[in-house]
Amino acid sequence: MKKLLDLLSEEMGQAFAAAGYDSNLGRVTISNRPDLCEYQCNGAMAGAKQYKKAPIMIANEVVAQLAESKAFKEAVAVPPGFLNLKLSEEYLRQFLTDMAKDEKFGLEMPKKPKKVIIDYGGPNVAKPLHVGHLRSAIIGESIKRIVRYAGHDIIVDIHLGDWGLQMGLIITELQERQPDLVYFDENYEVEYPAEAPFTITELGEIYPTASAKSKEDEDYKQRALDATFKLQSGVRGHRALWKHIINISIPDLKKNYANLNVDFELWKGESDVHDVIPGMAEQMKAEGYAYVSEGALVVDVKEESDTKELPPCMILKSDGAALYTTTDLATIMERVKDYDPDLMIYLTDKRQALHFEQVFRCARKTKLVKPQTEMIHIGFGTMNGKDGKPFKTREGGVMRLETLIQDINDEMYRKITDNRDVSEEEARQTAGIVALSAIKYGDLSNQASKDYIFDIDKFTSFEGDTGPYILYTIVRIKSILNKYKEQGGVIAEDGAFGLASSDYEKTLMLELAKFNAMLETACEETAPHKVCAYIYDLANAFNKFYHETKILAEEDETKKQGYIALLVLTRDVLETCIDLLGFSAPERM
RNA sequence: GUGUUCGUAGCUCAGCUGGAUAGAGCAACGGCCUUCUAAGCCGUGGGUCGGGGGUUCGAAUCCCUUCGAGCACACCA
Repeated sequence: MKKLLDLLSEEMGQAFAAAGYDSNLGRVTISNRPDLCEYQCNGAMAGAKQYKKAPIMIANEVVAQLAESKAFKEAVAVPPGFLNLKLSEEYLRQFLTDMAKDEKFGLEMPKKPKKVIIDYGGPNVAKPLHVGHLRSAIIGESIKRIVRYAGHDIIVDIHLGDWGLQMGLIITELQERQPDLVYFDENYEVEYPAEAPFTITELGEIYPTASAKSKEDEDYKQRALDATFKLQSGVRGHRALWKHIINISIPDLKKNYANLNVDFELWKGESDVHDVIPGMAEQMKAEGYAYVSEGALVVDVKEESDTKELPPCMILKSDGAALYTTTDLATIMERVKDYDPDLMIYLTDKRQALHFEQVFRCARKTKLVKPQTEMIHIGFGTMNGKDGKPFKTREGGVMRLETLIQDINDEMYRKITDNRDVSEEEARQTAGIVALSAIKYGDLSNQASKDYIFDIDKFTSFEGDTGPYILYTIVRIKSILNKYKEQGGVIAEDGAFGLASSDYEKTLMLELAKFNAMLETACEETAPHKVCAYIYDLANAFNKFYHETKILAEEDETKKQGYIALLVLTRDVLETCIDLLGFSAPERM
């Protein structure tokens, strides 16, 4: 189904053509002066120079051609040459009727769906999730849902950090604490114990300790590097310990992500490409892309047109070990082999922008990917505290994600039980749903690339432009529809939309009609915040309409049916959108 | 130093493929609940869109310049 603005632009283009002007001038946009009109076209001014004519004259000639228009009930030329337009109520009614019948509310499916791989989450095993992981999970999950809804074939890989120095650090710290473990006994030849010599809680504390020590103690760091090397070269005891770390961590990660309503198809990690790295490096060398520089194997990724210095892409360190870059390249190679994607999306902190530029260029240069394969990096900003500095707990430490979510849940629970009389169970459940909407909407409504202030007070107070406001609107609609059914009303399959009879009603209808265009843009630009902005406008339009209109008390049955159809569509669009953002609405709140 | 992102109301942010009077939310102040959920609605005050120059009939938006802030710049991830 075509977008409303395209339909209107076509009609306007025909009017321009009929008046003897270029039809491309007929581009119709949403009015920025809603007090004057609903839509506008500035083509007369744009064409003034080309036709050496006063814009107002062109505008007048175009207006004359629109006399018979079905789409516009009003078209006026205003100096210096604006075309101010109002949509016909009948045209709008028809548009919404078609939209409501369509499974995707008028969103056109791509002729050739893309195969997309998205890489987000990226948690490290053995490190508890902290607030820094929140954005990746929230934004990534939403982009996945949006791209999938738009009709593309998308696969998600969590891309675990389960290899490299961090694992060496953990093993080193374990050895420090429990030097007598059989895993460190080189003469131990029988099978290792099935039970891990640590718990998830200990694990969560071991890494920060080890990391801190390695920064102060050169000898300790050396041992960690050594342990990393042993792990990567396949020393039995180290591998066995590593396996324990993975086995303990993954269920914990799954649980935490499930709480956020986030899930992944693939749980691959950096370790999965370990075996293909030597071959990849050899090939890059053999094909003449990679050479040894200062002892390390590198690939130049500078280009003629560069205005900046771009360091070469390092494939192997001088000690022969792999790096972050190496695993990312090998992962690209494997993904191409396994899935042959058209597009690969990476979602990480924006500080990694240079890294991905190097990786992408290197992958292209060494022909790991086909020339037409797209690779994009979406870098998101830092989550800062109210002081504008990276978010910390009151004590100054890194806040665990679980703690943060629990705090917000508790605050929501307190508010819910303050306001209404509800059962403990329902209150807890609702609190969870509302809290998630607060966290996710709070994040997604900001542009991903910008840093944003994570203000707990703001998020738990849910007035204004917040997730709970959106949920509240949905709950209101559901409540009215339920009452309607209780009164014996039947909600028709194909809603019988009416002609807008008030400004509030028309504004709501116009807002609904924007859905397909909005979603197309949000998908193209991988911009969940556009969905947020849209549902905020839609919820606003609905609440205004609600306050001005007695819905169930309406005596004119046809009119009432029209209202009901409008409510149903508003609810469906809102619920579809919040699902794309990764949260849901309760029945009551 | 090089590159990069950004600077819009007291605070947090939209708007940026150029259009008319720059918008929200929070905070402040004032209204609206015997009537479909007041987590809502209506209203008031609040701005040299960092500064300067340019392109244009028209600039928060494009270009140049300048000031300020964040971030990144081969053997961490």
